[in-house]
Amino acid sequence: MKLGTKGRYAVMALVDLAYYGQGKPLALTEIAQRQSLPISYLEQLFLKLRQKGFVASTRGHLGGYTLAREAEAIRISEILEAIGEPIETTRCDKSSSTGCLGTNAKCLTHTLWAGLGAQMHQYLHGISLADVCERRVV
Amino acid sequence: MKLGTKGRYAVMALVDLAYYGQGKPLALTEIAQRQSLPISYLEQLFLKLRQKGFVASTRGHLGGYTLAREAEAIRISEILEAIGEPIETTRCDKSSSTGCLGTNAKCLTHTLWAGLGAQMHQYLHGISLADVCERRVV
DNA sequence: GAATTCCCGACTAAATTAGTCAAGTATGAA
DNA sequence: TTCATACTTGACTAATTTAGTCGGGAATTC
Repeated sequence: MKLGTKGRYAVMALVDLAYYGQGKPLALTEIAQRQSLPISYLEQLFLKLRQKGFVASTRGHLGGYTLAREAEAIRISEILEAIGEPIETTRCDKSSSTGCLGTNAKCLTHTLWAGLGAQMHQYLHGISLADVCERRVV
Repeated sequence: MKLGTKGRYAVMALVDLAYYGQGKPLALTEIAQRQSLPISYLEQLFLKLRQKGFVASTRGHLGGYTLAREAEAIRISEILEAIGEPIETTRCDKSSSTGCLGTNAKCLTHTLWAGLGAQMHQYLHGISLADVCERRVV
């Protein structure tokens, strides 16, 4: 049960962008250097983040990325989902009527895992980019 | 951020053992069949569970495994740790004084991930095998 | 027109996962 | 005793995922 670099880097970079970029575009190279992240990897991540509407890009000299939404309105859970690092605690919830629903003894654990997932999602949904920047995280 | 089969299977098997085995040894083949789990994989897991003192084994005919502790006293978090599926949300907490502690702007996200890990651990520590068996999980 | 920066797809080495397989040891029942 | 059952253990492996790299292109500004 570990958090991969994709999700970690994406959040680090967006926090950096919210923290240091005040309306003005920040170049990816700058973010990458400050956070010690591989730039070509970051490019991949920001491609998705732009397509999903989290950031906007400016090309050319003095270009870079800006937040497309208010930092207060971006939840950590959204970022992880957008980047392709979803929270998967169960395996049998393929929305088919067949398969376990935690109703029989065989799948007593279903509700356990579902509860864990809900717990995680609730936590990450309750925290915004702005919260992280302003150290309002417990 | 996904839960692997190791942790899932281990908990499923222990719940089965607590649920169906009333003091008497349950053979691994029986558990494996009921839960549709690969038996040779379960063997690996029970090796660790025995070494860590969660189950006791009886060899030979009519042998099998029994819980070595009360089902009320076994926390889900312990099982995951014993089996080698720990909760890892951070990467820079190698207990060295060097490295990030969430104190500088570079690692603003540290407390975020640490908080997530704490949240997960708290949830899984608050639930025992007996809770799962008796459907006391929210 | 040159430098900078984003854009995008293809590729890959290494690690992890999710097991299998084979050979043994201990025990109880017939 | 002998046989079937069941745990014990280590070695091995195919497939997937992770964590990136690489190369070329397109837009923008100085």
